Amino acid sequence: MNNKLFVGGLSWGTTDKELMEAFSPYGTVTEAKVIKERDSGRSRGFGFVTFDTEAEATAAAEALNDTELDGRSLRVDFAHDKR
DNA sequence: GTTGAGCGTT
Repeated sequence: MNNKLFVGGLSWGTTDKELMEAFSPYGTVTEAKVIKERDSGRSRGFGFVTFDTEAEATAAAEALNDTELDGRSLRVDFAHDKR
């Protein structure tokens, strides 16, 4: 499953809904979430977006990578199984 | 009330 996308460079106020709104038009988003502090709930500034297919994920990554969202430079790439 | 490369939780 290579449809997981790592999304970084998000603003502190950006949420999972914003990611969904930004990645939905590029394909079917099965999972869109912004990672936040588990203890305080503050945004970590990055998130994960999973598409229905790898082709959609690639298209979205190439489309939104190095672009701008919420006033911040977006950094989209394929997610790893943990670094 | 802060920060700015990275890779999550159920």
